[in-house]
Amino acid sequence: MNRALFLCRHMQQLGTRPDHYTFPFLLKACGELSSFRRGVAIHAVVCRDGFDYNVFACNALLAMYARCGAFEEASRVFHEIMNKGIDDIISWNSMVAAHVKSGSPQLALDLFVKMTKSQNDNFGPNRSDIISLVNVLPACASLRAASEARQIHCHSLKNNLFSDLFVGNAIIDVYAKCGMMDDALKVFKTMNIKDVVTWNAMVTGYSQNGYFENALELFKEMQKECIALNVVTWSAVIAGYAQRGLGHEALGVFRQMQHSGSDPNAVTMISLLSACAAVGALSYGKETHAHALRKCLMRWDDDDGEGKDHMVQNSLIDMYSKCKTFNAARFIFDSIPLVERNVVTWTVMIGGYAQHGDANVALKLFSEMILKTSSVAPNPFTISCALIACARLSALRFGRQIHEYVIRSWYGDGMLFVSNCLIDMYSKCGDLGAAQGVFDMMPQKNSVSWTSLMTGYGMHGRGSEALRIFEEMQNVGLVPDGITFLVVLYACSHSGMVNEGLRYFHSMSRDYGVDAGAEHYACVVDLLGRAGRLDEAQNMIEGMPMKPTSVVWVALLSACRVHANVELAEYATEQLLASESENDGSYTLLSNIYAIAGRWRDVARIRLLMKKSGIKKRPGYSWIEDKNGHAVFFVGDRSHPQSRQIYTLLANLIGRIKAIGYVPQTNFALHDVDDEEKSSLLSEHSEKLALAYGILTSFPGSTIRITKNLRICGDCHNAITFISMIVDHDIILRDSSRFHHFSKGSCSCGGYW
DNA sequence: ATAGGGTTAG
Repeated sequence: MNRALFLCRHMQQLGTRPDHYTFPFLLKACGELSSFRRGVAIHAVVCRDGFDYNVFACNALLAMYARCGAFEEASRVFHEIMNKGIDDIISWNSMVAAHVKSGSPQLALDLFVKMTKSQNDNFGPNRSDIISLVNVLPACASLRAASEARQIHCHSLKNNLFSDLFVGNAIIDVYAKCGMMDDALKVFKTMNIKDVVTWNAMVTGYSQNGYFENALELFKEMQKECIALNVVTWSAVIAGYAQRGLGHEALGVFRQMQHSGSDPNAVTMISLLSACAAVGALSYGKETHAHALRKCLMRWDDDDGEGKDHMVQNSLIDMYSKCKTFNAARFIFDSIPLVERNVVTWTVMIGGYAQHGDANVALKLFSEMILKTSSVAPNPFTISCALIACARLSALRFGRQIHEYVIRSWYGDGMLFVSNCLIDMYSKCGDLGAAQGVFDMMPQKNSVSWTSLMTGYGMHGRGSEALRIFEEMQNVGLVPDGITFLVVLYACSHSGMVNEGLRYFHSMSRDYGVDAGAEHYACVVDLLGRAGRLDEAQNMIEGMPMKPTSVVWVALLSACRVHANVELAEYATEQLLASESENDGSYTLLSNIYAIAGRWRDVARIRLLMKKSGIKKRPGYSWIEDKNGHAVFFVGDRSHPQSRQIYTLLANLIGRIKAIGYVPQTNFALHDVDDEEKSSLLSEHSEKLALAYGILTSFPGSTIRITKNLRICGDCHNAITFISMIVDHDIILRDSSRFHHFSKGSCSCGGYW
């Protein structure tokens, strides 16, 4: 191409001017080189020499600008052609193609309709008319314009254009994208000549409309019929498995592909990485990374554009994050220059930290994205990830700011997803009223919206309201699924609604056809256990149609702690250890149960066992939002600058509640510590410190919100109940299990925790 | 001129 332009300059130097035969070749060269600058120079020569009245030269200019991505210039040339009245079908086709490429399918379709009207049924099976259809059909596909697609299909049959392979393929694709697989199949069957594109369009159509079985069937048929599979076929099947979380199957197909002789490209790498991410297969992910580096597949050559996208890097960041390998993920993220990071680059990194890493880092990156980049704006995915981080951190203030940002933006269909995240964020930050407010304002809701709200009420111990939402949800015609029932059972459990819970449990398979999984049994065991009906809980486990999972035993064990049943706890622990799951909490729970029963020798034995096997108790900590972000407290923590005032206030409070009946329960002393020496520091538990800090730094009458990573300790629960009698604050505490609203001497949990 | 790819919620 460069050589072509060079020859032209040489020709001009020799005194020969290019004419309307030469210009199209020159402009084609510019287009293929994406050389806008040289294209503009040639445009000037075209005008100077009066060739701007020649349709060949003008069409070539239009196509050149479109290929260079200069759509405004392309449009200007098109209008000049129209004004001069020299337009032909090629001009129209080029302009339709330009609109499709510029991401304006509606303009492309409008223009096509205008063109068919001006041509007055003057169509035939010639090359230009075929290209018109093949240009406009993808526009219909991306608009999901089913009726227009059908009209174009009829038009192609009427005008004898349908026998063309390209037209047939494009029609299959448009029907598939509109979700009309029956129509696509009919077209597929009538086509006498098919190629690999025809088959691929069907396979991906089935896969993306949720009929993966059919897709695989066709894929097998392709192999049987000896159709030469290409890289698109393989990548599509790998992606199909990956999207369904079947990473190992995807990797298996990749192995087949390697033996088949077709070469993987960047798209294959992306599909493969998403498969690795779905199953957390770090070693395969690393292997894929190495393969991509070796075969230079980190960027792929797009025939247009600058080739500046980093989709492989984005996928790598996602894969490494989901495998919790943050140094690798962050290294790749940091190695992409700021201006080259697109919205997905930011989103995968933020989402990785939000869901699998340090959520604080996610929020820091989100702020950085807003402040540092003017060209990249967060999309609904980014917002959702940031909200997930806020929910995990109970970062109410940050969450509210994001909500305000959302109100100022326009997310279209993405708003449903964002609103559902807002409901979850507000519930988990302890502001149920705001969650309900978001729900009420939603113009469209799906079952996730309803279950998110129910989960919120459940977490806050407002079970009857959760059940009312459940009934309303069915009244609007939504059908409960397994997750819905899990949430219902959870809500009953945390409100002590044992009989209601059991009723729903029994009716779910009988009346709704939803089979109970092990998680549902765990929830019922929890429900019975909290209420002290331990025998029934045990019977429930014995009657399970499947092998009890570790979650079930943990539920029983927690119940044993609340009701101080040592024998059953020992049995549950035995089962738990036999299930070979990594569970640092089970030893701690058992040692606490021994402690409650005063069996100190057993406590010591468990502690020794933990030390020997290298199991460390997760340290408990609490945090609270303040002016500068949030303050974190560990047991006996004296690192805070206001530490002295905190301890003074705490001692004062404890003195005052002792006077009105508070008695420290020393058997909880072990609960929040990982260090033997500190076990006497009952009064210095992290939640008490956070509360004192909250009282110290907030106005009377305001609500204090505390979050703890583990369950609240029994003594702290008792103490805070008393403290809520003598201070002018409502106290909302979120622990790892639920919310506790302390107010005027009582807690919303009613003992169910 | 047609087919394949990465990020989000209960």
